[in-house]
Amino acid sequence: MARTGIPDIVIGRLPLYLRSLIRLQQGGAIFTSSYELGQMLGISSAQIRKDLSLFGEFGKQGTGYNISSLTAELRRILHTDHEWPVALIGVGDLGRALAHYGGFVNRSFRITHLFDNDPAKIGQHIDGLEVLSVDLIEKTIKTANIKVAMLATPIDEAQAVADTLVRAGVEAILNYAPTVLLVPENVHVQDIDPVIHLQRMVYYLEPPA
Amino acid sequence: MARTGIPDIVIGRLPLYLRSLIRLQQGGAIFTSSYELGQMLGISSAQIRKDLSLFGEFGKQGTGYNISSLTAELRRILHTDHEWPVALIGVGDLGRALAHYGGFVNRSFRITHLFDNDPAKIGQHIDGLEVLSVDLIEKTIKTANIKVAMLATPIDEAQAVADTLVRAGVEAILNYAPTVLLVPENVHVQDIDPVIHLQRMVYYLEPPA
DNA sequence: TAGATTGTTAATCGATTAACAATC
DNA sequence: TAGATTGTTAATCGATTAACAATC
Repeated sequence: MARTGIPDIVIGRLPLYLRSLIRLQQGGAIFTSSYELGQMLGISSAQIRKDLSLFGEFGKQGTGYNISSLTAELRRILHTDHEWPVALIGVGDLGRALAHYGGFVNRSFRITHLFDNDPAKIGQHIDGLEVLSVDLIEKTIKTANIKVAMLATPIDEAQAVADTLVRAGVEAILNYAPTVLLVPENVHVQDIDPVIHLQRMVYYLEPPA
Repeated sequence: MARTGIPDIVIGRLPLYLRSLIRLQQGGAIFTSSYELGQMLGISSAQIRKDLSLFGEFGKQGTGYNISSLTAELRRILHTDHEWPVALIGVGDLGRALAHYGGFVNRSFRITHLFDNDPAKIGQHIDGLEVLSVDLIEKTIKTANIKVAMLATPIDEAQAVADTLVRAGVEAILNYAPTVLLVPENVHVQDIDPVIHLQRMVYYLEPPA
């Protein structure tokens, strides 16, 4: 099973490897090397080889890695070798942008359910999906056996929605609210807060006059 | 100056400390401790004290940290003690959502310029800002002395836009295109790709039937 | 005062890199 | 074959934690 024992920091790099491999494949390449991947990503070739070696021996000396088979291996490892249905909670501007975003489908995710608490939005259709009341989250997500959710509500509602998602059986939450969610330890959370990234960068900049 | 010598991983935590401090302040607290901050963020108290100690002595034994003065110190350290103007390139769904997002202003950033390459969008107004042609990026950004940009174009245009931004003097790019941008080493890039985060989480999930 | 909490040191832990035999 | 590149080991490097004297 090997869901354990692999450092999380390594898991965090695998999707980047996958993204680069797909890019190389689109360029028509058949083989690549740890050196080439490293150049693309700004990572040392040794690290890439070491990361991959935790899962198996996927390369050939002298030749490198067959792109399509390494792609398949990484998809299998990451559990992205099939499509995950995703619930999106909050269809404000950001939620709508996510609902319209075409980049999920060919990368193993598909938004299948939309929820909001605004009566003016409930019942609307966005790209063919009806916006459902947040009151239906628990029942709907349980029935559909959804494990992955994106949370794009205002900050004040985020924790309560997260609690509901957890009760519904969701185990992975992509959190766009700029707050720390408290969840049981079997539930995974990743945060996306653009301001955090901006603040981190301007540390290195000269403050303007 | 101390722009160097501090590990980047520490810099990455400072915005989180800042966000938690502001939350505590909104709750009416005056003092906090490394223990309390750590509990909020899932970080050890020792790490927080160590991180802060790289910049000075901000606490008092027995009492902890004065929230408003530590907030001020962190803002000063991060260069978020004034507002940074930000250029946004690409006003598709995501770009529009970012333009409408109210969370930048009270956190030291303000979108001041919008650019797109679609003639149908150029000249439109979004929240009072006119969408300008990408042809004007270099001149406009130089004149306005903008150092921070958010890149929300399609993937195929991202590198060319990044090159233009760099020529215009931009030194920090928040990149929403799912690709690695090649930039000079004085230019900082942070990537936001929701799929990367999702893929990283589902590794830990049981693949559904 | 007694209790609480800092800032800092030293120890521990974990991640990255360099190097190279194996081999395609 | 000769050249290239893997997988892996050991060394290095860096980050985290535990512990505690200092002191508010």
